[in-house]
Amino acid sequence: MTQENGTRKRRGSGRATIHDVAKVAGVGSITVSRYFKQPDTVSEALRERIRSAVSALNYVPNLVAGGLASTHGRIIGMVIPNISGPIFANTIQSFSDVLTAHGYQLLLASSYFSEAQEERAVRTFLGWSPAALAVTSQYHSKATGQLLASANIPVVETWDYAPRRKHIQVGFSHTEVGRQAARYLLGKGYRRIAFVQNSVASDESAIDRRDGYAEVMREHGLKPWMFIPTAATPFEAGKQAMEALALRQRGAAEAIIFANDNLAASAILAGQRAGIRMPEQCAIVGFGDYAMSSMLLPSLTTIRPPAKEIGEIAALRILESLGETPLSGRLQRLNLLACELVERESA
Amino acid sequence: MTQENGTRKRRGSGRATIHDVAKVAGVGSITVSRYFKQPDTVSEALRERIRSAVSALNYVPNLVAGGLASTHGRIIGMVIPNISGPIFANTIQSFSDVLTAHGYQLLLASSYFSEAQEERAVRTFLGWSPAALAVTSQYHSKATGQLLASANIPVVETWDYAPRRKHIQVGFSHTEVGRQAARYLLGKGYRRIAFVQNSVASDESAIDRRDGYAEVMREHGLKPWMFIPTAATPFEAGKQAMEALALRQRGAAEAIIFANDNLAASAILAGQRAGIRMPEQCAIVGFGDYAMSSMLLPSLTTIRPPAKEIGEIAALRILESLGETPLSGRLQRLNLLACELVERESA
DNA sequence: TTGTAAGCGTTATCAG
DNA sequence: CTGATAACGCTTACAA
Repeated sequence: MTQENGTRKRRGSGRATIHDVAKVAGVGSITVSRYFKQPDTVSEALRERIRSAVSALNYVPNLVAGGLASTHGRIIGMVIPNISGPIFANTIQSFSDVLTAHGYQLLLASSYFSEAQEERAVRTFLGWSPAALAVTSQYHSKATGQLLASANIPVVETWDYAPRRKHIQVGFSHTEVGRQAARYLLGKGYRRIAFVQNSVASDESAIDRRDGYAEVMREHGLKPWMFIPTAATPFEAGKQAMEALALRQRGAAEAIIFANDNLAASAILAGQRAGIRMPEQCAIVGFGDYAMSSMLLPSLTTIRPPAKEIGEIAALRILESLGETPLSGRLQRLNLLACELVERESA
Repeated sequence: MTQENGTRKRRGSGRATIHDVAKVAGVGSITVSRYFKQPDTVSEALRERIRSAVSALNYVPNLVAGGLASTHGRIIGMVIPNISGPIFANTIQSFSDVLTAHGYQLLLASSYFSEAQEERAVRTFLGWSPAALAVTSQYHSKATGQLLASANIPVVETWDYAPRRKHIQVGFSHTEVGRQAARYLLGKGYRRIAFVQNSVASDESAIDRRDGYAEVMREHGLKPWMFIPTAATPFEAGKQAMEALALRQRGAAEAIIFANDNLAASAILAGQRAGIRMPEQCAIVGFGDYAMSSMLLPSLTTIRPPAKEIGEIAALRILESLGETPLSGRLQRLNLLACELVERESA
């Protein structure tokens, strides 16, 4: 590679380095480094010279080199079941926004509720010497657990909250969500209440919700009634559940709790088509409060997870662990958040 | 820092390095490097020894160091207006999935349709020596343009397609989308057709859609009728547009094209509440085909952008530019994609 | 307040 | 097929 000055370089990106800036500014390169990291420790005179050199050369600090030298880069990895689902995007967004404001960058990967994929993602992230890691839920493969434990960096588990975990947790109790839904329906007088599980079997958190439901049912002397759809898509699965539970001749469900709003929404559409009056004939409760949920007919009563808050607080907790002083003043907030039951027409 | 073997190290992460592996395996470190990069060039005997050393030490290659040494890391940055919106998530997801399958990692930042934020994100990304960069739309600040031009790496502009751009483009013509909607409604016999702009004024692509609409209207000797909501939220804006355009006593709109499905959906809800029969009294066309759109009453006729394909093809184009051999066989696909008009009940 | 020297953990280069 | 050596661009440690 031939450079502008005519010399040859064997390697290098061709971009201006901190040394180039230092040379132009007539200072040592470490002073340029300080100019960026701790401007206060550099005299105003030098600062000015460095400033102009930086803009003359259009210098962009090489964060890779910086990360290597300091052994802790400003990258934070996040593994999330999926990006495009309506649930997690808000968490990613707020997580990323808070981190970006503090000069950290988000490295993202999705697991699709697969422990193997999660493990692969965590392993790769670790190769980037991240400053911290965020994962979803408390359920990981054994290897992932070891990886996280030996990483020696802050780890946050989001979207869940369980006692006695060694990592920081920011989320809520899925079991409690299941209880909440069941209690709500029982309070309304329903007794024949069914629970429809997620068509994605490896969604462990959905199983926790189911368990909370079952617990409350038993407390009330009622038998839990679980339905596991066999259909592949949530859309088909919701319809299937509706046909099996609400459209039967005898002993139809008076109320159904769905593992998520996707299932509930397709159930409402199926019910509508079949002429079922909701909630009179069959009440419906979902989980997630997706954007569509308020627009259905009947609008969907559902439990709203604090998705945005989770991302925000998770980021703040990480920043604290990293010794940063977060800009936002919301530090008092707890890590265990509550879900709000949004009462609409369907139940 | 005191290490396990009792020696002291001044720096370092404490994790096993390639040298540790080499020592345990009894080979040179460069051979370990080759074991990972080009296994074929290492003899089976050494491969076996390295393999066991790697697992014994639980070695994870340090990608930061690798990126520095090779001057092109395996990171790819993407700037997208927002993560949590229903539109872009699918693009991010498929983009990330393809890249991950090829050993690249996605670094994500959102611009919120702000050129300043986009510029900041691009600048930071460049500091990570990314292998490539993806941005949204053809509209950038001047500085961003220079940054991208001088980056010397593949740059993809997504979600747009315009002639004579220097970067790779993967997307569709927003102007054509505007034309498509207008022609569809004109073909149905509507004449008093209005266009409702995005409440986010800096959404340049939405302005292109409007221009396409206006162009077709003029071709048909009709006067374009633009409405700019003043309300801050899309929900309010859609309602406001409906009141201004469809609920007026005289000269109400026969059909309305909305800049996106969020606006259209809230318009449908407002219309429903006001007792407007859609499409008889007023037809509605959206853009985006969000998940909710098929569930509205009436279900929303809208134009579906190929979000997932955009991410996928953008990733494939980048891999090609990088000299990788993409796993998927979809290389024949064009970069200029079509949007499908999804005909439902509202128009 | 500023500078010098020595890494950080990997890969490109060149030599065997 | 294997290895020694010198970068990559920055920051830590120490010195002035």
